[in-house]
Amino acid sequence: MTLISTSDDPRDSAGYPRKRARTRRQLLDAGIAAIADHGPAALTVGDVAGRAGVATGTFYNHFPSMADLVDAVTDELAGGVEIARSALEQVEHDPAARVAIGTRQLLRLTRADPSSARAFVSLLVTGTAFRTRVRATVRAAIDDGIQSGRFVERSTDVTTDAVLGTVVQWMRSALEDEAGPEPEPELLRMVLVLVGVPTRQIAAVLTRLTSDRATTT
Amino acid sequence: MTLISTSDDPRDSAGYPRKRARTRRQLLDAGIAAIADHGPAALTVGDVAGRAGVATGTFYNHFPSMADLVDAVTDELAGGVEIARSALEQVEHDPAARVAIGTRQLLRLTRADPSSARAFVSLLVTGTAFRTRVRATVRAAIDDGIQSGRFVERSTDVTTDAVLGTVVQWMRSALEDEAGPEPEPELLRMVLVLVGVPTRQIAAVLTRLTSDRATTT
Amino acid sequence: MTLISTSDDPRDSAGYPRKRARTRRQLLDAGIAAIADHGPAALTVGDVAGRAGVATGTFYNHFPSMADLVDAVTDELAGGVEIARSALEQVEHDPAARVAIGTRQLLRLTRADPSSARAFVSLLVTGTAFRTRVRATVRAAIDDGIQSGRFVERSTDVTTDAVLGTVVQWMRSALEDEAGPEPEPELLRMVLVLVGVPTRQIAAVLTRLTSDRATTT
Amino acid sequence: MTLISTSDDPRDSAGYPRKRARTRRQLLDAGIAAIADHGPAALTVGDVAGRAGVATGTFYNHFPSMADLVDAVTDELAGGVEIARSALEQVEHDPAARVAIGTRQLLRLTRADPSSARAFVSLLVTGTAFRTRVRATVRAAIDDGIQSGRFVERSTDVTTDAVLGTVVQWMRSALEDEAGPEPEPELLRMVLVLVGVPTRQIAAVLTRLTSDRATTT
DNA sequence: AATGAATGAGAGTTCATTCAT
DNA sequence: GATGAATGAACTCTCATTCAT
Repeated sequence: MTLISTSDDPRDSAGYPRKRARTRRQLLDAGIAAIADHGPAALTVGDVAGRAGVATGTFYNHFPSMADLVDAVTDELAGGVEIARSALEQVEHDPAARVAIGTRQLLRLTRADPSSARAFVSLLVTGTAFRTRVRATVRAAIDDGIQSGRFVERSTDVTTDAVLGTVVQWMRSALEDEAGPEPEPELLRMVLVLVGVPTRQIAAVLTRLTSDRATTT
Repeated sequence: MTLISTSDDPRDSAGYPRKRARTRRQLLDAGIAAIADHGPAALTVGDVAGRAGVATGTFYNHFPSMADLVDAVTDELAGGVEIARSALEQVEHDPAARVAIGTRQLLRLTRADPSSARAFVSLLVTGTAFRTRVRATVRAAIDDGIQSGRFVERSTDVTTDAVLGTVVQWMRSALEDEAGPEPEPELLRMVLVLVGVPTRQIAAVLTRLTSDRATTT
Repeated sequence: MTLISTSDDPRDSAGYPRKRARTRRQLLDAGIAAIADHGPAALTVGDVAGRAGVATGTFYNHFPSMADLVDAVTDELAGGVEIARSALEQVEHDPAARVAIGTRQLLRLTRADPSSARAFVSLLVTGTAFRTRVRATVRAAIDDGIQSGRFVERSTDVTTDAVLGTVVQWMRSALEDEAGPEPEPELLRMVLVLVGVPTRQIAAVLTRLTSDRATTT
Repeated sequence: MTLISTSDDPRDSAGYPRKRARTRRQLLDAGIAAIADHGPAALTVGDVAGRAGVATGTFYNHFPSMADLVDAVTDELAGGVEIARSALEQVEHDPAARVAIGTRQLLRLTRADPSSARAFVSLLVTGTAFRTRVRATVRAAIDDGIQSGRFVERSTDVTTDAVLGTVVQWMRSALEDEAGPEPEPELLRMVLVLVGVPTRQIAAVLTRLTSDRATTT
């Protein structure tokens, strides 16, 4: 998963992992797992430190308080989304395809890394800051399509909320029901409708997507 | 607002308010207000009792624990949604119109009673039980339309998530930006598209809505 | 000991001790004892609550934090000193005798209630607020004597510090050596010299003191 | 200031500063500054090490624990007082003048090096060991005067406490009010009265002091 | 020696819950 | 029933101390 990268594994010049940086990463990962399980509001330092395999005091060598860890995770995940969008811009020129691919990345993350997906959803529904950044990214993707004339113009605010809400609710449902089906094409089609891709062009976008090596990621 | 009723004001046979029932109601209302402000996870008995104007000990004469109050509020709000749908079934025969009216009720609640709306959103994104019941209600409304042949059939699961997510995200945005515009028609149109009302019929549904006394509520 | 009263033992109209007030008093007394043992800076809530025989949480029903308990004790002890001076003014007209009696009260407190005396010394050498108030009281007593013409005028600041320091250091020495002698007359004479009572009058003041029923207190 | 020397700046045989000794000195100086600011009870290893410009681990290469640093500072300052008295004995034969000069040194220290003065006061009012040694030194100075017949005999215990208390309280007042006046002569006179120098000789002692090159130090 | 990350015991504080009045 | 003081478990945060580098 490149959408949300949590595997820096920093090493110094000699190739040995640097202790301090590694502990920080363990705490961030533990924070993501804990947010996935309890939401960002219910975290305890003891729980996060325990998951990271360090003493509670160690936590405070890296973050002044729990809120700062949550901020760091927020930043990392929101940054991951933004980076993913930038990367997509380099690779794919059709805004409609970009929306579809980005959506698909989230759907796949949900199955491939439920813990990160859970954290993603949890932050999105709870944290104002995180929602604001992700929403802005989605909105930018939609504006792209409108400006290029690819999407029919509508109230961008409403469209953005609709896309965001649709994907998040689907993720919640999928996370609750692990054995559920894979209604990927259905959802992608719906998102493309929402952003304003003309109906008759949707099939083409989706077709190209499935036959494409850009599928990767 | 009939969607979410919080004003039982119970009276005994002689017409006098009954004390115990009134205290319970005060606690429920205080709970809703507190959930609106802090979310269901951050409630404290002291806060709720204080808002209700009673001592903390009194709380426990009505609810065995904080969780039970949250359950009761959940039940009340989810029940309100279900009752609203039933009521709508009596009055309005077109499933598409019912969806539109129900959606409009939520949009109006957002402006008319932001505190209840906030509690609604908060419970929806946090509480599994609440989301399950509301989702089932939305789903039933969509199934209605499909069964009557009014809606084009699609994956109901995905459609349900899309409708729910779209409305909730719009509510969040609206609650964050009190001075925001009123994109009601835009949103209603989008919801009707999502549930599968054929495009050419949407305008008619909306037109009838605005010219109608059923508008009330 | 009326200088520092810690025995309010509040009772309600029916003659029963009131619970809340009694707990508060227990905490104050425990605070005085703890200050006597460790000084105001080293108090712990657990220690004070333990001495008072209550749970740590109970502490916070009465004081927002340790600092507030210390403030309350400071206030009570400083107030006791101020009240003692007022009371003395009613009873004794000679400013020199008032100084001598007040000093003697502190000396006797040291023997009669070492714990309170220790707290008194501890607050005086550590707490700025307490020292300021006690110093002002001492200074007022000296100014009285100067204004009445009974004391030879000198730099009041220096005199005040000298009286205060002399008494406090004597108290410290006495508290360290419980078995020590009772150099009361010697110390009283020295204090009278410091405040500026003419040498030849000192003996008279002291004589009247010992033969007097005003001795009480 | 020779009363409290903190500038050893140790060098090895070749004239180069020795690293270990220099670090130790930095820690001692940092300890004095920290005691001046917070009192000996509130020191933290991190604060002291930080002031000294070394890592916390380094602290433990020089002192087994915080208490040992405080002891070392106590020892150094108390030793400084004792050395000052010895030095004075070599230079000045009149015990009364020695008392006056010693007192004056403290008064001047208060103005010239408030930080050290604050540490001095702080240790004196808090630390039993420090007070005991300083008190013994003062007492010895007074005994000198009595044995030489220069001072009128009184209870030495009471006199010692009076001198110590007077000077310390004056220092506290002076440290609180930096802009305060310089009541040096007044205070010196009072101390000479306290130790028992006959009234008519006091002026002579003070006069000689001000006209003297022994003034230095 | 010096460094600074890790440790874990201990202190402050909050808050759900109980219970005597 | 209503009250609110008391309780104590759970949590956050600090800091002396250790130890690998």
